[in-house]
Amino acid sequence: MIAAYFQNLLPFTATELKDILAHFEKEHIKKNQILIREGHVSNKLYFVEKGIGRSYYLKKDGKEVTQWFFGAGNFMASADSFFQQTPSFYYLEVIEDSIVYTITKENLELLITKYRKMETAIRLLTIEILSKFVHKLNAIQFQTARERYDYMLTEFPDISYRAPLGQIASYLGMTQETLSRLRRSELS
Amino acid sequence: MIAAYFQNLLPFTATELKDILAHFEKEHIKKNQILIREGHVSNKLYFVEKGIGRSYYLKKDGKEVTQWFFGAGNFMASADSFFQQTPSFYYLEVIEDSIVYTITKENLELLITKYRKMETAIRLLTIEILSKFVHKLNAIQFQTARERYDYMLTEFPDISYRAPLGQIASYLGMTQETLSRLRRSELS
DNA sequence: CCAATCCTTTGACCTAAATCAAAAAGTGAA
DNA sequence: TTCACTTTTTGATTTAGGTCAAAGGATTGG
Repeated sequence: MIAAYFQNLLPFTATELKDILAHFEKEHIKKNQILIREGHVSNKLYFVEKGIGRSYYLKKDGKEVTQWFFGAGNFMASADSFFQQTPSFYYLEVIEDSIVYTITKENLELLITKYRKMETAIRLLTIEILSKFVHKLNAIQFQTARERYDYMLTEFPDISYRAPLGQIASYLGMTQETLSRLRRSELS
Repeated sequence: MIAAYFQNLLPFTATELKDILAHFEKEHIKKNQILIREGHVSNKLYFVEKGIGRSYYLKKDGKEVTQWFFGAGNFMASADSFFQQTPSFYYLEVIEDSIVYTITKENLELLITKYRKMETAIRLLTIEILSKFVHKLNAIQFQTARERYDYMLTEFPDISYRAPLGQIASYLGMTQETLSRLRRSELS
């Protein structure tokens, strides 16, 4: 799955791919395990093979706000912390028992130095992440609660029914009560 | 100014910088001139030397929604359109008489092929843009109108007083009436 | 299998900000 | 300088969605 992801970004040879994948480690992670905490510098990039990850932060009043969901087949990271090596603004956790592939910053740098194509791949990856964020920003701004939920359903159809309602609500910038009422009216 | 920007991303030599800058063209652009229209594939990356640019899109009801402001000293683009060569979702225009440096996609690719460092620089640039977007998303989501305006004042102190109120309001996801009232209460 | 905890739903009420409307202030071209 | 047009302000009213409170449901570990 991760091999396909790279192939889709750029045509790597089988040998290159094999070497690249050798720098990743497979990990089984239990539900609710936290991968990165706020204030820490993230040293790992994750690829979700199975399960769901999410990033969130705490508001001053202690409430969690989901910033992003990472479904199977996607890279997951506290992007600015990992790539810029700055303290993370977010927590990263998995919300289901998951299987991920991880690579350390050092190993990624090694690969980038070794393969020019790898640098290009990472560049394309960050652009892809960027355009997803932009898409969310547009979907959230100026839209009604109902339209924001529709965006969720099209962008994350599976996660919409597997993540707890409160986490989805905060991702969409609404209260869980509002989302609950929306869902009820959905089935009419 | 553009040279300083690159130097700040990565240490280029004077010769490299000179060659890189030779691939840019200086342009004077009149207020309200549109640089890219919705649906077109953007072929140029801009660096704002003087003036202000902004990106916006039209809602179904025809109202403009400002997506981003680009102050002097920043790169400006319809990022996903330029980097992924897809139809732009946005319009790009300048809201003051401006001076910009432009580079075509082809010339940028040339530079990237020629200088490994250039690819790294562009990678760092996209990460920087990404983290600014993430920052806005957090500032907008779950914040009151007043807090969103405070974000505007810290993120774009100069633009806050040079862009028309309606453009700022839509950037922040509120109506112009609300922003006008906020400003009034500001000066107390 | 049951208690304890967590998650979701429902109801009543309230408030921030939207909408609608119109006046006032600014800007620019002839 | 004036007229037409755009932008901003102000006021009155409405409403989507938030807050508060409590009751149902669903999980989980002992």
